[in-house]
Amino acid sequence: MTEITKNKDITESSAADGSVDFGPVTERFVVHWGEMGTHWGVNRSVAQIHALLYVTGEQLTAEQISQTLGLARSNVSNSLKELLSWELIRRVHVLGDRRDHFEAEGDLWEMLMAIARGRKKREINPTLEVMDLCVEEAKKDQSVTPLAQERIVAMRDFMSVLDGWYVDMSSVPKSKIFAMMKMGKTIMKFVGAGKAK
Amino acid sequence: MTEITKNKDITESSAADGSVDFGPVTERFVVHWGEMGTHWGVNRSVAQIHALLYVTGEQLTAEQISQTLGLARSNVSNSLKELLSWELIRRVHVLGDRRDHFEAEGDLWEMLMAIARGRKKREINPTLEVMDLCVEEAKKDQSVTPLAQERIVAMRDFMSVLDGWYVDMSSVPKSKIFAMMKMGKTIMKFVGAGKAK
DNA sequence: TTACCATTTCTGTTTTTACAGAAATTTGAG
DNA sequence: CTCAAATTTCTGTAAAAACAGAAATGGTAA
Repeated sequence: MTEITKNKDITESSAADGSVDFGPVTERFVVHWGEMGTHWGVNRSVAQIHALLYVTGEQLTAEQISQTLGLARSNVSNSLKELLSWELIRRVHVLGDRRDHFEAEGDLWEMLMAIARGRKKREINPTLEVMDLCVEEAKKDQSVTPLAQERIVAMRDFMSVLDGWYVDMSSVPKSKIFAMMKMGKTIMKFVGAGKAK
Repeated sequence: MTEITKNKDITESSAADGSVDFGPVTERFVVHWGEMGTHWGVNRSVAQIHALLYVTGEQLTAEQISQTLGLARSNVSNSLKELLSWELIRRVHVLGDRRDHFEAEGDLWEMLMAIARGRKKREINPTLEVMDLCVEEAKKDQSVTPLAQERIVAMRDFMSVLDGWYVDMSSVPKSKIFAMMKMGKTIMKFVGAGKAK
């Protein structure tokens, strides 16, 4: 038990124990990413591991990750499972090594889309179902005031529109999306529609 | 785990204690919204209070909210402060009543924009700063591998593009945004750019 | 100015979540 | 098939967040 209490000093060059090269810059990146995670409902370990795999671009074993970030091996195992389920990392095999290695998706657009897919599946779709159900029930239930009913319907419809837009856009190739974004509001010249409100 | 063990039974009509009309539909809406909050880094009380104010559309006092949702008065006070800081609710005054009343932003687009503004200010902007700093340091630091350097730069640039796009779009009127979304991928006909990948 | 009602701030408790370490299981080389 | 390495699952603990109730502050009306 020679380890320091937490997150042991990771600002060191790679050592014989299998931990990974880790300068102050990389550390800052990883730590900040972990911090961000907590503000978006992602736990710190998961976010840090993802950041480490992304920023190094290397194929690491669970053990290496555990050593590098100072996390328990079991914690790393569960976090990797989580990241795999989001399709944010891949399992890869290295010739002559029995252990699993992991690498992060390197394309940031793919990464963003993976997150969007995951959020939609886990949270948006179930919420849409609940909204539909609420709309259904609200019609029958006399105790729901007209205003409340109106607002529930508005929420359901609003979410449907956003969701539909996402579904449409998710099949458009990255390059076109970027081209559109670079255009900024110029793209709005092409939509005839309304003026204000 | 049948849940609903807490939050005392709120499926009752308004009572003399000042709590608010609250049918099973409204309850479901509020409870689900609270649950969603926890998955997005928003605490349950805050999300529930926001949902209650939105769905009823009424102007409620802190006391009423406290009674209706079964939360401590102090908790409600802090949660309202949080919601005010996000500009998701407003303080309003009712003639002849000394107490503060609160109402939610009813326009869902405005609500979404308020959330976007808040997230940008609290999380995106600081993250962009850290990314810039990392890019800066990475150039000087020899221990940062070329690949790591490349990835840090890519992340910074990617976030800048998304952020810039948001800034552009945030000044476009709601109706135009909706018109564009309704067009779906048809809008992409207008961008010349690339083919794939 | 006083007295009271409303609100906020503070402090301690409860609940939840994250995490470590041990035990169990799986996997694959020989 | 056997054994050991690797991984996952399980269980208890530690850390963090949410929350309640009490105390303090602020603000308004008489």
